[in-house]
Amino acid sequence: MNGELVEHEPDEEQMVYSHVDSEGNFVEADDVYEEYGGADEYIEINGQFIAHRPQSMVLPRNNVMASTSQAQYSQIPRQPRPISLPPREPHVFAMRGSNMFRLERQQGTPASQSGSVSPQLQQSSSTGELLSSIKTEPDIPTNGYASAAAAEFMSRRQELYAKKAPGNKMKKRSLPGQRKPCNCTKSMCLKLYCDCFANGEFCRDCNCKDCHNNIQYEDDRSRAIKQSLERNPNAFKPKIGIARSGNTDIERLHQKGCHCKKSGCLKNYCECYEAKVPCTDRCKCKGCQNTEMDRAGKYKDSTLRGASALLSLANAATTSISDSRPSSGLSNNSEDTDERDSNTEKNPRSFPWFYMTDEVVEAATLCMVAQAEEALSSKGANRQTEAEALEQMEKLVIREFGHCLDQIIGTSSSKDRQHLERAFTLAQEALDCDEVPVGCVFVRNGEEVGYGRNDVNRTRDPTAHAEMVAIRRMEENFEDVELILRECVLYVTLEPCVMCASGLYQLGIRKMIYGAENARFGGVRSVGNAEKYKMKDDIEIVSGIDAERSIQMLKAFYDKQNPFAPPEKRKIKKKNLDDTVDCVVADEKLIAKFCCFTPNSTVILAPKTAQSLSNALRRLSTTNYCSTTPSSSKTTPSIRWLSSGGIGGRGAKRKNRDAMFYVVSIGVVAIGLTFAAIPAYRIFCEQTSFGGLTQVAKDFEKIAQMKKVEDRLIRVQFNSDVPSSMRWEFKPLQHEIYVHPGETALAFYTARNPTDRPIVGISSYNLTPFQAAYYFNKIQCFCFEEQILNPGEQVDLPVFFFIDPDYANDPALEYLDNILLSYTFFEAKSGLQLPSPFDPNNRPAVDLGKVSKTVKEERHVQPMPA
DNA sequence: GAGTTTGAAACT
DNA sequence: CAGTTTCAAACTC
Repeated sequence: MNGELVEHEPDEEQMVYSHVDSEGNFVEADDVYEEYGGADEYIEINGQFIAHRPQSMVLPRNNVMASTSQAQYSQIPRQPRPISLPPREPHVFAMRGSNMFRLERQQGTPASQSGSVSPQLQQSSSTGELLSSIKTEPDIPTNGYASAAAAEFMSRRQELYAKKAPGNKMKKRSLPGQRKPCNCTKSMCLKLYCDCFANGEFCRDCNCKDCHNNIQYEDDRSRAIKQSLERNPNAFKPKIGIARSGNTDIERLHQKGCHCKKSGCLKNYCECYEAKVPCTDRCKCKGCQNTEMDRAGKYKDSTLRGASALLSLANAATTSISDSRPSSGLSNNSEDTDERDSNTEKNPRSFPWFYMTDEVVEAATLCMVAQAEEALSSKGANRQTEAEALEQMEKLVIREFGHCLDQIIGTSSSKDRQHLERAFTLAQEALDCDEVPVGCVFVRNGEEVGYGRNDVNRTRDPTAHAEMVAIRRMEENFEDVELILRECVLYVTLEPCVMCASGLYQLGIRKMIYGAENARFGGVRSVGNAEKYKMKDDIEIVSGIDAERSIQMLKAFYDKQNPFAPPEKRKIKKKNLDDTVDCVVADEKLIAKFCCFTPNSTVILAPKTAQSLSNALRRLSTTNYCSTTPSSSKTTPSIRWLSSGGIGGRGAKRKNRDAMFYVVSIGVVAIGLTFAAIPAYRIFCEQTSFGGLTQVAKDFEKIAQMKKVEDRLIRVQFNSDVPSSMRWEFKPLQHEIYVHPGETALAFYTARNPTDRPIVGISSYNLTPFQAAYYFNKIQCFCFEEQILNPGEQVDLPVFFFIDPDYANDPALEYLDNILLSYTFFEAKSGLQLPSPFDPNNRPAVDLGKVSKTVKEERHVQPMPA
């Protein structure tokens, strides 16, 4: 049994730290769950309803990402509907410490096609034995369930719900655990009357008429959402929230309260009753009989309630089997010291995770039932009293529970450990090759089907990340990679970046287990998540496994410095320069990159200018006036120009030199200004947002800490354009996004090159109104660099942005809640030389209106490259 | 399945 | 905020 379990206090350990809020605090999983939609299935145990989570615990961990696009509205909380039957689909359960949660629907349903045991379990001898012991009727088809009885039960349920009413058009009904179809007739499913709409979902398989709650009516839906939010900003928040009673008990209560008049709050008309929560003083109901006292009376005989029951069971199980403790799950360190244990306990994020499919849960349950039956049957033989027999039975059941958990935990962790170790080996290989150390493996049914490590530097391919390399390798080996990926688990040492994560979501990866989080570029949780990519089907995500090891590898890489890293972009500070220095010509790269002014009026010039200046000075100067000194840079010498004392010399000859010197200086400054003009203008525009240029966000710490302004919701619309000469198809993937100031958002454009030649595109952008551009910050954008598209290639181009919280404080923007972001893609042509305006052949004729055809034809214009 | 009851949402 | 209307779910037969 796992060590952590033994030491848990049931009442204190009801919380699972699975989320970090905007202030960096851990938030209880239940809190988070309610915040993001609440459970929509509940299991009743002794009158207490335990959330049975059909959705993933894959929740946005970092409030850095929390925008509210249309797609995300579809993820907005749903009203809980208590359903007492277990779901049909197999699910993955996760255990963290003493808490057990269902994580999410496992894609691909019954894992086993041939018998009662999932392939994962078949590989486990111990669990296999466990299952074989309960497989009592091997000849009866079990359809993937652990027992024939379970299969039969499920089958009957299906029949029951699929029963068609004779002579009538069958109305679509929901299976327990599934979303309920709506029956709206008049609201077009665009009002909160419609449950689908209220739950933030599209209507699917509903009985509604003239439904507009679907992708075809995206605009209408978007308007309706906005309208609902204007009316009530909490319209899409869950009605049933969490309140604490004392230190331990967690209760769900209706936030707004009901207003029932006739039902006595004892029918499902009452929202409180329907949600199985007592009415509170927030309710305005009349003749209410749904008070806490009423409910307590109903369940007065219960000794164990709710989550406490489960936790007590789990803890009892741990204490009954205290002698077998596997090493801490996925931990790399086999020597688990006491100190480590105590730390682990203090930091719930470091708890190991374990996984159970529905089949395993079912099997474990049946094992416990078998134990109970055995205990009862032995009652007579041992001549026990009723109480003694029950006590004995309880002990045996609990012990069996512990055994089951022990076997499951031991098995799943060692497998995961093995695959992750392989990923780290690949990462080490990358590190040895001077690549960013990231490695990954794709595992299907316990077998490695793909592997990869970062190969960016060698291939000069910025997309050659470990995951992409692995997928490309898989494409060579398998015909239908997408099909395989849907059944794959990815083990990777570092959180996949936005690109890889987005791709993996698109390809339908089933599960990801990764080491360190990638706070700046991580596309799984750090800066992106499934919702952001408009992915409705959650995938299972486990992070922070061997994070420290992953980080150490990255540190090792950056410590030895990346030989392929681009040139230093930071401005070089003047060091040890004489006060008398007027002008410094620095190295070429710096000049090329930063043609701008430094605080002391030091002019940094373009390389050719610098060379000219250097030559001129050589011609002019004597050793008294100019000297060359070795630069701090090893590659390019800089020239130090001494002015003090040397200039303003002695005699006519020196005066002439001075005059020439000043003339040259003015010329140099003028040329410098010319070179500096374009970047300076750009810097000016960026700083002032003149012309709608937006800001580029670089202070990631500030972004992580900024707080969103709840009472302002800004509509950001997206526009795209391509000139007629550019043959790309370029458009935004969403027309608009609603975002609060201080909240990050991710939008996508899509570009396709339908031609049969590669085209390099470069985009320009513009934001209107200009005043808003000052507050519009791009964290990452495809416009930052050129994009190349091969023939027929299509890519999604991300824009990751946020609106500065100060937007809400700007009086000029008080009534401005609409922003339009426009992009235009131009074709970038290397080697293209624009016609020189100084070439007499290119000068227009005097009368512009009467330019002769011959003159036009004779103009010397460089042909455009094909 | 048709009709009725109910209370939340929407509207005035 | 209160009263009325609209709406879809819950309920009854």
